[in-house]
Amino acid sequence: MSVENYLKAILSLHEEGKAQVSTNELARRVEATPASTSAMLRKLGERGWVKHKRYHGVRLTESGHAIAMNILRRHRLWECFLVEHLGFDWDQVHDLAEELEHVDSKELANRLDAFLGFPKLDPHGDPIPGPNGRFRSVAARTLLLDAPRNIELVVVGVVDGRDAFLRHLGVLGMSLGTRLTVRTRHAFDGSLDIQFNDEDELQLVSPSVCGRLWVDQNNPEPVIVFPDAQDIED
Amino acid sequence: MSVENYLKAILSLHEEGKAQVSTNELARRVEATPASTSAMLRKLGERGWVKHKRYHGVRLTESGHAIAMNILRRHRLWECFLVEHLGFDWDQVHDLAEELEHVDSKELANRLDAFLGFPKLDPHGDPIPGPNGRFRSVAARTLLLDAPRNIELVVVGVVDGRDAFLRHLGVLGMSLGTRLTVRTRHAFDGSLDIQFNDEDELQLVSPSVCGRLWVDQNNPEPVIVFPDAQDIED
DNA sequence: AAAGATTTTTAGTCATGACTAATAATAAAG
DNA sequence: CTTTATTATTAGTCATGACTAAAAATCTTT
Repeated sequence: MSVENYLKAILSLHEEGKAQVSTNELARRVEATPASTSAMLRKLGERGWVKHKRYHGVRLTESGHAIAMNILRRHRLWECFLVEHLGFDWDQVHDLAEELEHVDSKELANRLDAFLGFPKLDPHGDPIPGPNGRFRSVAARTLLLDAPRNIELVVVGVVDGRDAFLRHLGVLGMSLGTRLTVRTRHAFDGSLDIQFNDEDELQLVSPSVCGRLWVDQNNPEPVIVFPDAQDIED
Repeated sequence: MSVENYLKAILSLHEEGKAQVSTNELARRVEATPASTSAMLRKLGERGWVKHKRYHGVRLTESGHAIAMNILRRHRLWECFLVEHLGFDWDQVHDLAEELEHVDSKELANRLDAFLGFPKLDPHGDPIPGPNGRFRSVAARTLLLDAPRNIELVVVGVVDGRDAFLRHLGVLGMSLGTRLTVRTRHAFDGSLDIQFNDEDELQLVSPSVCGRLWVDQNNPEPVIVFPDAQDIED
């Protein structure tokens, strides 16, 4: 169970764009000391769920990724259930889902999924992995304003072709084909924190711009690829 | 979490009529060795959840009983959900409910309860404790055939007043006012294992008899009373 | 009431997963 | 290029909850 929490945390850091996860950052995420985290990483490595080169961070292997995606799937399905059927607010459900997700049953997840009508997004707008451990393809061509978080998107069109808008896009460094990922959605004004390509810095984009851009899912496969290198070297 | 399992097991043994639970029997129930069980009983005693006199068995205190009833409540609510909404068979849900029950949230249990329509019985016919930790009063005057298990009932009437039937009741040792508890329901023919008063032996009663007897819940309070004796003595 | 059988408890280990304190490796700065 | 700061790892503990083997208490027989 603790193992699952670590795998899930590593996945979420991968999803935030970090291909290599540092011990300290992971420790912060799971709310443990770096020492505990270090010990856990050794174990995860031994079990083949992460590649861990000492002092150089960690990365999920394919099998570790599959496990983590499964937990994420269960987490987000439960969040849907709690909000849609039990009437919780979307900001109350995280901790409960955190516990429910550890009930490990494919059958349960699949039936819950069906019961919920195979949702693609959870109440926070995060995509829900399907039974195969991959994110479901999102409807083609959504407005950037309505797009899910943490999925790589590509700009495929503009609603408003006026020169002024297109020039403004140029200033933002965007054009057709620009790859980007929604990281944060600011509820009060609808503006978004956007990550471009694989840059690290986030950029705030106004809702008026987001409402005029068509985007599509760039890649239905997990963003992180696993060259599955050699064994752990020291 | 392991603690919860022990408390729940002690409760279920109490419900089966054992006012005092032996270490061996408890060990069998939780699938642990008597040694492990002994250690756990010491801890449960220290925390005030059981009265444990060495070599003389164990009994829930009021606070322990409340905790166990809460777990039982969550267990049975989840079983309802799994069967009624996710389409599981009633004989598949126990193990899943066993895990879900440990998600400890009053709010969650209450909302689930409401979502299910405040059911009185779980899919196995066992009564579901309400938010106050007591079994809900069962509808007055049900046929014994339809009565819930593990609740003390009292015979309040007969459907068929013919001499032959009344004589047969006499042979079985039953009459108006007889206190009894349904322990097992045999699905294939509808016959019941009945425990009379506080006798230990079960008696098989045919469905034709059960279908002609009106029963009512004898006592809405928990069956086991806690004189809450002195501290643990050696 | 003593002998043997049964039940229960203690003693001693082990695995998991957390922690602190101390050490080692890498990265940054002078 | 060496010192310092940061980051990561090891070493040593602790709590939980399981186990086996051995000892103690209770129950059953005779």
